[in-house]
Amino acid sequence: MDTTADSIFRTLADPTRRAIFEQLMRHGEQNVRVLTEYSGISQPAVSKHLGVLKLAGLVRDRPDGRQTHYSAEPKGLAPLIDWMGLYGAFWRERFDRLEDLLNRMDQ
Amino acid sequence: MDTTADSIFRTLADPTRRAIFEQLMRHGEQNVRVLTEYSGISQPAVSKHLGVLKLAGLVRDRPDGRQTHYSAEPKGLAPLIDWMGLYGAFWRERFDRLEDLLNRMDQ
DNA sequence: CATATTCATAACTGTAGAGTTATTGATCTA
DNA sequence: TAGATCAATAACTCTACAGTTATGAATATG
Repeated sequence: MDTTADSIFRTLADPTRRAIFEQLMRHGEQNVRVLTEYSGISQPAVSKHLGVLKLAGLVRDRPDGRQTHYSAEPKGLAPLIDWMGLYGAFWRERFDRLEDLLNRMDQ
Repeated sequence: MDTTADSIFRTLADPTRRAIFEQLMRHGEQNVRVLTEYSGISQPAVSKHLGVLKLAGLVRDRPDGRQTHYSAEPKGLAPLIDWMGLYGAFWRERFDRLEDLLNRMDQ
């Protein structure tokens, strides 16, 4: 499973795939047939998208007889948060320095 | 300018483009020649990436004679934060901190 | 003025990947 | 058991786009 920021970005860059992820986020576990009905694309296309999402750690699957139920994995977004957090720290540091400078000038 | 979540995701999905953005984040304003030297790709390719980043609101340009200086636009990440924020309390706390920081950096 | 530098645009190529249909394996049901 | 349903895979097509080289427009420098 590839859960790097790169994988997350590439996976969520596709609007159809993002829509599937959002659907699972909002409405909980769904099987492939239901997801296909809502997506407006073919079942194999949906299955492929689900495979990519799973590889990126954004969904989990639960096989049950001839059906496969998929659900969102919110924690899968963590690498995205971390990536932004890197720059969060950077901004924080810069801001603190600027603030420090301004405080000195006030005196 | 297209600053939807879709545009941000598509723009940052490319690793070269993300590297350019990170470079600008870490080292501040840079002109095209310098960015080209570090990127390992041709100058026209870099210019094209910068055009895409600019369209997505992630960088700003400052023409100066025959040079064009580019700098990162941290606020451009806001749509990404908004998109993740849709999914509620799970990440709320971390989002709020990031968002607050972004707002402060914007002045 | 002549030459060099810097960046953007045009035109093109090659490839990744999103979609399709066809098919298979597996499981449910009448 | 026979037929129907469900999901995954294979094989294919088509398009978007990341890269290239060539060139032009603008500005700097000698």
